[in-house]
Amino acid sequence: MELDERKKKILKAVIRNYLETGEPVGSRTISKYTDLNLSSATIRNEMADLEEMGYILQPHTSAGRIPSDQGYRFYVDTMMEEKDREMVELKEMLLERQDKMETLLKQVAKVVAQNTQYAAMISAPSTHRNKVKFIQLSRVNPEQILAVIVVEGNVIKNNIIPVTEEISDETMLKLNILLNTHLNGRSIEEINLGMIAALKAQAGVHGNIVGEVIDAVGDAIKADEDLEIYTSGTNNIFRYPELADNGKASELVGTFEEKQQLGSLIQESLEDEAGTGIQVYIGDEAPIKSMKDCSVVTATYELGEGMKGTIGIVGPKRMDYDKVIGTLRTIQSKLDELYKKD
Amino acid sequence: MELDERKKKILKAVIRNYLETGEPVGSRTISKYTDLNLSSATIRNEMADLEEMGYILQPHTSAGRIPSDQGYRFYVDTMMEEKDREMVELKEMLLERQDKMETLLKQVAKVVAQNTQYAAMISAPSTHRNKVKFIQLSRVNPEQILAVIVVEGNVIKNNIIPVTEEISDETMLKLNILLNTHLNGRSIEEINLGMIAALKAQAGVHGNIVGEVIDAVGDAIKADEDLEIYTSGTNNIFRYPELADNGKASELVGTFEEKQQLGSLIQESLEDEAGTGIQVYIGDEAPIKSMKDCSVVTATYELGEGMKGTIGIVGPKRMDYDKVIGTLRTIQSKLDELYKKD
DNA sequence: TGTTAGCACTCCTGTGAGTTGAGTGCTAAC
DNA sequence: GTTAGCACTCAACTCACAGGAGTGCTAACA
Repeated sequence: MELDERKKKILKAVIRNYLETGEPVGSRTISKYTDLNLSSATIRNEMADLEEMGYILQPHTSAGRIPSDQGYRFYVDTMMEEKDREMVELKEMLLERQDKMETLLKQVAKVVAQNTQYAAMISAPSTHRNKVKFIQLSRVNPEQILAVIVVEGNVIKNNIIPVTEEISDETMLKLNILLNTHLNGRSIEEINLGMIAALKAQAGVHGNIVGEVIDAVGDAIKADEDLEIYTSGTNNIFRYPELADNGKASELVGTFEEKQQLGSLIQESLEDEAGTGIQVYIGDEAPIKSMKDCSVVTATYELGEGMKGTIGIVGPKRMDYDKVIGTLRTIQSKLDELYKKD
Repeated sequence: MELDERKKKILKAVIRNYLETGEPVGSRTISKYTDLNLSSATIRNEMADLEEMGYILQPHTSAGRIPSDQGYRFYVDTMMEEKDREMVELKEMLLERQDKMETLLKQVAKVVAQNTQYAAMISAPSTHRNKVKFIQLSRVNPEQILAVIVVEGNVIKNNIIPVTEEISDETMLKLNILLNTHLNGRSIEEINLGMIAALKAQAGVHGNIVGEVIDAVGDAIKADEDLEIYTSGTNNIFRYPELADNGKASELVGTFEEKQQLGSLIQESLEDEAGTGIQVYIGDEAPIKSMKDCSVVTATYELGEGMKGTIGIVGPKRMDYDKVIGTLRTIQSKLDELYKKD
C-alpha cells in the first residue's frame, strides 16, 4: 500500500496531537482539527490503513491511535518543521563569560534542560590523538617536585612527585630540557618503551622522576578520553507519566547518575556523523537499554581545533522533536560563536 | 508522664518492627513478638500513652502505630545498637590503590550506597584557610603563558594566559621571582588590594599578567571551597514507597543532581562536630526541605592534614539506623587507615 | 491497682457489578 | 470515494458491600 498525501496528513495530525496530549487520538478529533474536511468515518478507514502499514497502533480495541516507533521515525525523517528557538537564558548566560569549561558545560546542560523540559546531558569536548605540547618540572619544596604537562587542546595535568634526595637547580634544568626535547610534539603512540628506557638512562639516578612524568603524560592523554559528562534536569522525566512509573524512573535515574553508561550514546553520536551532527534515536534505536521507552536526540558541537563534544536530550517518545532539534541547533551555533569570539 | 522501662521496650519494638516492614504496627504484633508477656490490651494502653507523649502516631483510627520524628530521635539517641558492618567490596576496593582522589570518592560513595541500599553522597575533603605554596609561570609558546599555582593541601590551579607582546626569558624569571617572593606563604586574606597594586606596578608593562595570576590564585582557593560532591545510588530512593511517589522522588532526584543544594548539609555536618563526627537528621532537622520525609545520616572523615570531608546517607525515616551508622563508622576508619598507610 | 477478655466501632482495602463514554469496524446509502 | 448510522468493545469510573486489622472502652479478674 502506498502512503499518499492524505495519509501523510492524517499521520502527521495523529502524531502532532499525541505529542501534545499524550492521549490516544481518535478519528473524530482528526476530522475536526484538520483542514481535510473529511468525516470521522473516512478518517477511520485511513487510520486502519495506517495501522496495517505499521505507522500507528491501538493500545486497545476501543481506544484511539498512538504513533508507533516507525511512525515517529517517519515523522522525524520527513515531516518535521523545525522551530527556531530563542533562548533568553542562554544569551544572558553566554554574556558573562565562562572561564571554566566545566562551568560552561554545566550551564549549557541546565539551559537545555530548562528550555526543553527534558533531561539533558553534555560531554566535555575531547580531542583525539593528543600530542605533548609542553612539560615543566619545578621544585615546590625540597621533598616535592611538581610536574605540569600540557597536551594539545590545552589539557593540563599536574603531578606531584615526592623525592628523597636533594635535587640541584642545575639538575632540574637538565631534566626539563631532557624531557622537553624528547617528548614535545610526540603523540602517545610515539612514546614507546625504547624511548622511555633511553630517557631514564640519560636521567641517571633521577630515572624514577622521568618514569613518573611519563606516567603522568599517559594519564593526561587518557584523562581526556574517559569523557566527563554532566547532566541536568534528570527530574524532568517525572513530567511524563509514561516514564515516571517506578521501575522505569529508577532505571533512568540510575543511568543518568552512572555517567559512564551514557558514554556509548556519546560515542555513537560522535562517530555516526551525517551532515548536521544531529541524531535522533527512537526507543530501541538508542544503544542504552534503559532508554527503550525514550527518545534521545543528540547533537555534536565543535569548539574549534577538532574539539568535539555531544549534547543529548532524553525524553519520552512523544517528544517535541521540532522544538528539541531547534534548541540543539541554536546551542550548536551559540557554542560555535563562542569559540570564534575567543 | 514518665517513660518507664516497659514503655521504652514497647517503643523500641514498634520502631524495630516498623523499620523492617514499613507497615503500621499493631498491639497484637507487639504482644506476640516481645518477651514482655503482656496481652494486646495492655500494650494498647501503653501505646495510647506513648502516642500522647508524642513518640508514636496513628495514620488513622483503625491502623497500628508508626514512630513519630520524636520517636525516631529518641531511638537514635538512646536505644540504638550499632551493628558492625563488614564490607567486602570496600576492602577489595581499597586494596587496589586509588591514585586519584576523585575515583576514590566515587568508589566510596558507590560502596556505601550498595551496602546500605540508600542514596549516598560524599564531599571531597577541603582544607580551610589555604595559603599559596608555590607559583610557576612558564612559556608554552610565544602567545601563551602557563601559570601554575599550588596552594596548601596540594590543590593545583592552572591558567593559560594569552599574551600579545613577546616576553623574554629574563622577564619570565623576574616575574616568577616577583610573584613567589611576595605571594608564597600568604593566605587569601593577606593578599589585599594595596599589595596587588604594588605588584602590578613592579611588573610594569606586564601588570596584566600579574593580575591574571592573582585572579587564578583567588580561583584556586575558592575552587577548593565550592566543594565537589559525588553521589551514588540515587535510584535507591525508589525502593521505599514513602519516597518514591512522583512529587517527592522528583524533588529528591533534583536535589541530588544539583549538588550545590547538598552543600548546606555538608557544611552543617562539618561545623557541628560532636565527638564521633556522626550526625543524624530526622525529617525537618535536615537543612534541605526536599528531605523533610527523609532521614539523613552524615559522617565526617579525615584524610590527614585537617582535610575533612563528609559522607552522607539519605533514606526514608524508617532507615536502618544501626546498620547505616555501623557502615559509616567502618568507612571512617578505613579512610583513616588509608591515609596512615600513605 | 495493674492486667486481661470481650465487644462495639472505625476505617482502609479489595472486589464485583453496573454505568459511562470514547472510539472502533462494518454496512448500506449517497 | 465518502458518509451516516449502528452495534460493539473496552478502559475507567462509581458505588455498595464485605472483610479484616486494629482501636478504645468497659467490666471482670488476680
